[in-house]
Amino acid sequence: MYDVFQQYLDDKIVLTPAEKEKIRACAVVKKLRKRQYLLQEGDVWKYDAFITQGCVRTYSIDEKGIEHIIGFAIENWWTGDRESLLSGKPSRFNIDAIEDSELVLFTHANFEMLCGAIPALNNMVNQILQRSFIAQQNRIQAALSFTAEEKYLQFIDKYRVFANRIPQNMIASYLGITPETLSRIRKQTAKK
Amino acid sequence: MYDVFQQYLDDKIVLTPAEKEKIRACAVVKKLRKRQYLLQEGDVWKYDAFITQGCVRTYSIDEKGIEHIIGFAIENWWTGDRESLLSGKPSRFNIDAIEDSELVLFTHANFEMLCGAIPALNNMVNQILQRSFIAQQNRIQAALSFTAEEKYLQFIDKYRVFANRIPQNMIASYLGITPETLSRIRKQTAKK
DNA sequence: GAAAGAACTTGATGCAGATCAAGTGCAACT
DNA sequence: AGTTGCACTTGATCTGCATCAAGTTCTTTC
Repeated sequence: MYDVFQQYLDDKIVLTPAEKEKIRACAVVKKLRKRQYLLQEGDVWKYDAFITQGCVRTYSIDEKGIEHIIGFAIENWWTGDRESLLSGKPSRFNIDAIEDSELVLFTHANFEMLCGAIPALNNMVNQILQRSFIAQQNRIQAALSFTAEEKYLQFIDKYRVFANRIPQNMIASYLGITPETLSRIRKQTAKK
Repeated sequence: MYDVFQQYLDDKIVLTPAEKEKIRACAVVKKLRKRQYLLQEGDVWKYDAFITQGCVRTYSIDEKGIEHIIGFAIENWWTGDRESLLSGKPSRFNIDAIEDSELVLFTHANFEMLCGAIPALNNMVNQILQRSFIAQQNRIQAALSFTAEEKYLQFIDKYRVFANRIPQNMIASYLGITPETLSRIRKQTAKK
């Protein structure tokens, strides 16, 4: 399903046929079964990964063995661990598939090369980073200011696309609350 | 104190005298008194701002009138509201000085122009953004996984430079706890 | 299609941290 | 030097959410 990625690029930037071909030549398509790892804690992450189909989550596991979900990504989003990528250190995170999924992978070295050669691509990547930064800032603000219920309602509102595909216990983890609390919140809010 | 900014640039990238001059020509030095606003909620932020001296905070105010501190910045850091900058919408944040401070301001249009003309500068900016992204991700993880005490200890450890300059009530707000709780945590941990 | 295992719900109980309240100490302004 | 106001502390009480426990239902697997 490289087409999905090609379509994504076409929506964002204009490329010459030669540039398209150059990018395609670096891409590797990868399939993931539900629950399969894309990245395991301790491994070094060296890619740029675009999801063409499906849904993945990034999470850490604390000393008590509890999973904390840092983020979700679905088709037309990027995923990976920037910290490990930049530092070259083993990742503190896991990434695995919530559904059977398909991705397009670039080794980071290749991707850097492509960005160097194709300014439009480089700009696109920077824009994405800017937006991710803003999204994270908003999440921090929500975590500081909101109650469990407010955080859930904001999540549903903002990420309607996710809400039906992702199990509630994972949404709870993402919001920093327990599955029990989320269940009760849903019961409450359904009444209204 | 433009020198501080020049020094910062020299530490990070190599520039020709002509480039240095070009950058300098766009810079505006601005002083802020303690408690003075750099940005007020509702205004549109249009700058890139580098702190040469002092300390500022970025915060929002909720419906109950409670301040939630999103971030701090001291000399040799950048500050501003990327969301307002990119979207052109009024800012939801305030930025004000914790100490008397001095900054170097660029209008974003000028700064973009400089980045377009000077690839090394553009790269530097991207690197900074990458690092901020990673720092935010870690903060989200901490907020999800840690108790109040753990968050405080991690903060002290990670931002020792800040810890002595920033009032405790602001640190508490940054960590998402009350000043009373922070006071008690400090009492506890001092014993050990 | 039976069995095992996730995902979700519901109830009872506990506790970390919030809230409310009443100070003390200290720096800034007149 | 006195006053105002902010930063910080300490104690008493309250509460939102976690934890523990025991089900029910839905999904995967062989």
